[in-house]
Amino acid sequence: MPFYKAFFVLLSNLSMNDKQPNIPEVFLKPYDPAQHEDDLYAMWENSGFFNPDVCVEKGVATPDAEPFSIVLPPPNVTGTLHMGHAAMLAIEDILVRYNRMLGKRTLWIPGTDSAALATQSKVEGIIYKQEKKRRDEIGREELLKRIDAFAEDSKNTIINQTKKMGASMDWSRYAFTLDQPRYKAVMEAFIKMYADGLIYRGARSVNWDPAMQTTVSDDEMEYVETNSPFYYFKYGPFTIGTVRPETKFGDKYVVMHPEDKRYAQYEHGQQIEVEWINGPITATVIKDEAADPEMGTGVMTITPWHSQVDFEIAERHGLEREQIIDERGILLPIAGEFAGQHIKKARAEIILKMQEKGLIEKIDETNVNKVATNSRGGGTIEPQIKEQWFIDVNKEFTMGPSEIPGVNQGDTVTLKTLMIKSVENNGVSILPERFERVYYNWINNLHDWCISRQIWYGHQIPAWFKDGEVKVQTTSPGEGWKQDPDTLDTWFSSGLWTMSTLGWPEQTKDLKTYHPTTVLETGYDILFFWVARMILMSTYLVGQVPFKNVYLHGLVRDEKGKKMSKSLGNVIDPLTMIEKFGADATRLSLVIGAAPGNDMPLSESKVKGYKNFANKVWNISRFVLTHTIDTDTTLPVTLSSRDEEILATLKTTVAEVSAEIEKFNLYLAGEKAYHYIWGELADVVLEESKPILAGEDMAAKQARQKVLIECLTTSLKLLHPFMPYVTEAIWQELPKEMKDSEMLLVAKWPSS
RNA sequence: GACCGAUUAGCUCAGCUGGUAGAGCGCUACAUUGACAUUGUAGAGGUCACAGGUUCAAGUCCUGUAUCGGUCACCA
Repeated sequence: MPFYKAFFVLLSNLSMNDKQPNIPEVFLKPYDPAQHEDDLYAMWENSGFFNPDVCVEKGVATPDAEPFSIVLPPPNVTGTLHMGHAAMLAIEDILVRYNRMLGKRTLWIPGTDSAALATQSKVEGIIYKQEKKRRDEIGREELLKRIDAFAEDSKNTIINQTKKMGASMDWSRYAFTLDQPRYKAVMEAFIKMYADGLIYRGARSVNWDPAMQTTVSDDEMEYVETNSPFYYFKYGPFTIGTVRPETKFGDKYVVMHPEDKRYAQYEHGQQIEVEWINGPITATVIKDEAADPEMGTGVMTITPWHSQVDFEIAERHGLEREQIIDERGILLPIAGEFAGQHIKKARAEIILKMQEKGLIEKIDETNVNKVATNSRGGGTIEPQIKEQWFIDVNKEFTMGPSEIPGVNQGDTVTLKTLMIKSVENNGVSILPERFERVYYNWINNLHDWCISRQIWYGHQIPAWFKDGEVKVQTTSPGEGWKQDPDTLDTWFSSGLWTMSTLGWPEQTKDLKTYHPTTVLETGYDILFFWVARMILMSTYLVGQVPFKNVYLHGLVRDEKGKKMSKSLGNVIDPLTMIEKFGADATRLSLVIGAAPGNDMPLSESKVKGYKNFANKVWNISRFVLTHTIDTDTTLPVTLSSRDEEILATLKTTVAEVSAEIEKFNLYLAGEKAYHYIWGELADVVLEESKPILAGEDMAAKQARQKVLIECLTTSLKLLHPFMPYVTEAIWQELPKEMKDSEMLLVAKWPSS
């Protein structure tokens, strides 16, 4: 502390002590979040009130009170808290604290996610760095042990950081996507879907990551703009273009649009001899609408094994397909003299050879395309045809018992129709509404979901093979059966999250009480990954929507609206903000000015501003206490018309704040509470009360004291969901007769 | 290419179903040992992207244009 500041603190302490010997000493200094937050959290946690069962037991909620439930979007177990998490926690905690204060049986379930692919690759990376060993050399069992240890180790980091934000979650119900109850749910779901024919195994074109040796789902792909030369090759009478000459060895089909007049002379199925990379081959003409006449020359050759689109063309016409590149990115014998080379090295040599053979017409060096990469930290995606497990989203089946609006038992449905109808009929409402259209759009373009992953960390697929036979069950069918080594896509288990955290497949009391959950709050970036998958799983497995409301928050950006990134150096760390300005200020700055679905600009000065507000509330409390502490507030008083007016304004504010929270307009609710407290209570009411409190009219003074106490306690309640720490810290210092509950955490939300 | 947004004060953004523009930060002036040196009071600053239309009345509804952004698909 700078000298002059210490001087002022000393000075004010002296004068204060003289003037107000009776108010709690803690108020004599500015509010210091660091001094209170951890203790308050411990107090709350130890009280047990985060658990709705305890609230019922202790009479804070009635046994038949309306339930309110949220499951936490589980952060990665190996991650650390970032501003996105902080925003999510702030929003959810506001909803939870508000509803708890309303007396609902309020449950917020915490958990962490294994983030299978990301975690395994992280640990593999560490091991390789330290021991120069790859996963095959370590072995499945040992690697899993190491990953588990790593996850267990870092688990507490994210949990403790979550607590720092003041999140009032029921830790007794903590769930991990790979723990035993969740394992049961995953097995049950897989086996049921397989029995119903919704899960199948088949050879399909999949996104293969040669670096991490696994498939990844469509959604996990990230397209990176890359400069890739575009080559025009002579292919018999045609000119074909490609950025990937290394896949072209086996191309023996030449495809053009059936309506393309330039190629009207060629007939579908016609065979042509062409000179190609490793000598002459017989090409077959295929007419297919997938060929875009506008693109290049309008003619292409196809490589079904290494391209999704080509695979589909090959399927349509029953064409042969051949593997050119192996799982590690090495060229196979079909590449002739290039066999055994890695594709990255081979490309240049292939081009050289084709140049010598005069097969190159031209090269466009400036071409830019988007290269598919694995967003989970892997490499460039190489499509391959592989035996994988899929969820069929278009297969019709007969609906079982259903509580989904617009879907009845016995209806013929598909997973797609279930996903659409849940939202269409408002079983699930998405906020902001515009995302409903985005959601439909996505579902209408949805392909079967590839759910198998060639990694070890995750739920191993309960399928067993022997002599070409397949059995789906959790335990070995007997001698000689080998379990599928693959694991399930992490979103498969995440899709079950609302149910599995509540005990499904057991018919638990939690499941009956809290499912469907009330709200799912998450970032709009995982609407498809996760939100859609939960709707799929829940509607199909239990005939219920997983949640009634979806609240999508935006991305936290810097003050200029730029994405926070390490390379830009504009990352604001929530823990640093908590340390500097307190959790309350951090929360408020993430909520006010952040409409659902909109990105949230954040700057340090904004957080700082709300720290000032916390201190303002602190000082308001000091003022009110100073002037009321020695008064018997139980005495009856007669309110002046101005007193009545002050209370009426307070009530209006309560009504407005409540209404905005109910509508999930937290940014408006927070702002209204803020403006009332600072602009009205502090600037107007307190100021005008000074002469009354100092005056001779005892009746007027006592009436105003009572009004001020009412304003203070109600304001603390209003603000509690937004700024739980400072409000509770003040509450704890209030004399007993001023409050209706020992803890503000479970005080009754004011009526309006 | 399809879809979804955005365009309002110097900056970042609110403004719900149409009724003479709001917040925070910043800026200016003044005040201040005051509950609050983390404060208060007052103030400057906007033809609400542009062009049409509906209406007694349009940031607000409709049509179009421009610019910016996002998502998805394609990229042979």
